[in-house]
Amino acid sequence: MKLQSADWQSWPGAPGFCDASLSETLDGGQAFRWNHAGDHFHGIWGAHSICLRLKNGAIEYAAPSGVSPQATEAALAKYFAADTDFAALTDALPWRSDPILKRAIDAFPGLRILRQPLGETLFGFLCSSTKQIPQIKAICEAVADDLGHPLADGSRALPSWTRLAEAEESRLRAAKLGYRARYIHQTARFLAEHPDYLSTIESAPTDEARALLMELPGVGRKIADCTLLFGLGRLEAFPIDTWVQRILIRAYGLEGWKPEQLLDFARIHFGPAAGLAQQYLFAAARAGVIAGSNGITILQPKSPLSSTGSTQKKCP
DNA sequence: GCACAGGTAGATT
DNA sequence: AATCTACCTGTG
Repeated sequence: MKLQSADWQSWPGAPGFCDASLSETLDGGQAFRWNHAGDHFHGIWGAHSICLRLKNGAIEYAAPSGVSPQATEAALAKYFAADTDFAALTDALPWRSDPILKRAIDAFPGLRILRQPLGETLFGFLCSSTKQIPQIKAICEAVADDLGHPLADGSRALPSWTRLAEAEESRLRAAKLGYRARYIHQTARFLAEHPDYLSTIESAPTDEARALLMELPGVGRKIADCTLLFGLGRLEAFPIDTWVQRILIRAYGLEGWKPEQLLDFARIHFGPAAGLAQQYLFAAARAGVIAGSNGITILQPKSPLSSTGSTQKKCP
């Protein structure tokens, strides 16, 4: 999208961000259609194609010509879940007694959980298994280029599930999806036969919604929880991927705990916004701020539930 | 050449 | 119920 300085508009209702938290919120693995270009980010979701930047601590946006500020700001408000007070939710997390979490929160002040369109959140995470974020983004872009609806500014939206259901699996494989192509294809066919499935999920309680998601081919617990968290704002969902698993095991000392037990720990320790805590920990681990990347730093509480000690030591 | 990457499903023990 | 293993492909 071509930009001129006059295109930038302030966004009065914008949440507070710093460079780290804006970058991590947009391009840290919640969404896969944001790109950093010079001093700004460009993102696509639904039929929106919008640029954002942080200028003197405030968010500014630029939308394609012809889109009204009201429409853009309404789309942004929904996407960023502007009605959710993440500062208050963060303050209610157990960081006062959890130095690992405190370290993560301090590194990414202002981090938020996005509320993305359900269908494309599901799609993005169906592409994600054993892939790194840049590759997931490349897949999404390739699929959008091939099958997506063209937008006014020349970019392309992700295809609808209806459109995906019309595509051959081989065509999806051409977008570097690999074995994930079969999951996408089968899920697309299923959703085509059950037109109300996603909207039913949208209005179902979280446990029920998760069970419905896990009925879909290729959707296990982790992808279901990512979809619930990043697509439906279900902040209690706590996706455990390899990063978060490493953090729980190494930083929280939960060696030998089984997946179900790790989920119990997360629910009890982090509470109703456990998913937000997950995102802080995930961001911090990837940034090397806490243990998880290469085992740089660990804390040593003997008991996971009384981890008030702030002593740190280097990993061998 | 080979291990590994924001997993899942099906088989085997 | 716990533990393998195949599944694609790009990257180091």
